[in-house]
Amino acid sequence: MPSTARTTDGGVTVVRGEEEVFRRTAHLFADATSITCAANTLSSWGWTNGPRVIADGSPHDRRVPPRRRDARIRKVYRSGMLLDPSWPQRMATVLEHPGAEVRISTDEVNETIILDGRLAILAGDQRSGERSYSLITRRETVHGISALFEAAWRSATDLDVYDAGAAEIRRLAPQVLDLLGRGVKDEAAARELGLGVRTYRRRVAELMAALGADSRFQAGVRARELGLV
Amino acid sequence: MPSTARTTDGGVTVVRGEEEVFRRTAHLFADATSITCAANTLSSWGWTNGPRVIADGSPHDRRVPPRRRDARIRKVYRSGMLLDPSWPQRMATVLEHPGAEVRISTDEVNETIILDGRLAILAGDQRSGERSYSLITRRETVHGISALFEAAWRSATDLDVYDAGAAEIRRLAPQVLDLLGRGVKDEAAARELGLGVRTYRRRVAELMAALGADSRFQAGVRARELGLV
DNA sequence: CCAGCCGTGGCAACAACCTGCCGACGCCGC
DNA sequence: GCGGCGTCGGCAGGTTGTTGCCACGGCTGG
Repeated sequence: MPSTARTTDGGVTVVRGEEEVFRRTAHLFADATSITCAANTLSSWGWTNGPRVIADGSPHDRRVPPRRRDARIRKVYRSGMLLDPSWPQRMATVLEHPGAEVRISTDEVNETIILDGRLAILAGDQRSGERSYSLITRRETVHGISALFEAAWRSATDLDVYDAGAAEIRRLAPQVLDLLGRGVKDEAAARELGLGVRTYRRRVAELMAALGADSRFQAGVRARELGLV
Repeated sequence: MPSTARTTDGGVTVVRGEEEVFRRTAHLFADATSITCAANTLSSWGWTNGPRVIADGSPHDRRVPPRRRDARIRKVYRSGMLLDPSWPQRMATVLEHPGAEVRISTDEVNETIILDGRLAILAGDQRSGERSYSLITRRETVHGISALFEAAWRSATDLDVYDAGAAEIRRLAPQVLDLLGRGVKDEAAARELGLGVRTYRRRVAELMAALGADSRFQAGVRARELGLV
């Protein structure tokens, strides 16, 4: 068995590493008329959004797969991602495409790509370095996954709407996260930022909302997951 | 320039990826009489503690470098690591060596290895996948690093001492972390575990102590760093 | 059996955190 | 200017988290 393909049966192929996913599916992106995509972190599906940044000298340079200009592209991102400093740049790349729609979800989304309702790619867990991915072509399964995606899509809010309210928090997020991460008490943290305690807490609350967290502990976990601390 | 070595000047070599560190230094472990090591996570310096577990089929199998049996081995670990389920197994491997001493630090420690006071290996940040490492041979620098390590060593507590108090919390840690990570309130969490609220909070406090965290947010970050959630 | 030890969990006091409310201030657009 | 709008931050009242204290019960070695 080659080391890249792990399992194949009933229209489901499990592979390890996103490079392998890229190799196997890049050609399908070319004439897909509908691409839907859900991601929890900025680095997910990196190769779908432009040339991947690789340490110099690496032989793994890849480019975004070609796409029909009339393709309908829909993406759902987890809200916390807006807090990442490189988010605006990323969005610029995504929105280059004419028909791209982006929505933001407060809940966690399973990392997914669906092409034309015919192929679904599900990200699995990360073991021994490389993440596993399921490539699914079985029609019934793909339909089921599409339905789940549609539900997530409906419950997510449009980027423009969401973005409007999140400008201020984004400016302060790095500092607030730093202070929280250092275990600084609200009192001191507010002073350090030259804010009132009330406002500082407001910022923290907004942050938690953006991270979809119910408690500060959870916020810590999420922030770390997203690499914000 | 080969893609592995990044910088070389004044007795400092910066390389990327622990495999490269292994290749360059494995022979030095063989006749070192003093090995000191500080680690923040269980996966750090994985190759120094036995064959690395790699996905089947990978060509990267490596073995622990041979060592003199009379070598003095000292290791400092961050306390949170004891919470990892695979900690006991890992310790077994480490303690196989006759003169191994292990201490636990509450504070964060910079990941470091020092061989015989002649070579220091410092882990750097993680960029584009592979972590960077500095291999330092310049005598003055290594001495300075040794001094820092000695300070950390003195302030750390012996494993046996530390371990004695941490038996109970280790049993519950996974469940408590899960509850905290789900944002469950203490009240409900205690009920779910069949504990009094007071005791649950005690567990959380112990957990935070083990993680060296001052706030729950910080604990969340640390827990995530250590891959406990 | 008893004394000592330890984990438990209720109570309480306090610190920290969360939020609704509202007045103050600055910034427009009219 | 002036009314609307939005942000700020104090205050208050509530919830949640943190800790010391102590009584209770189980266990153990004498």
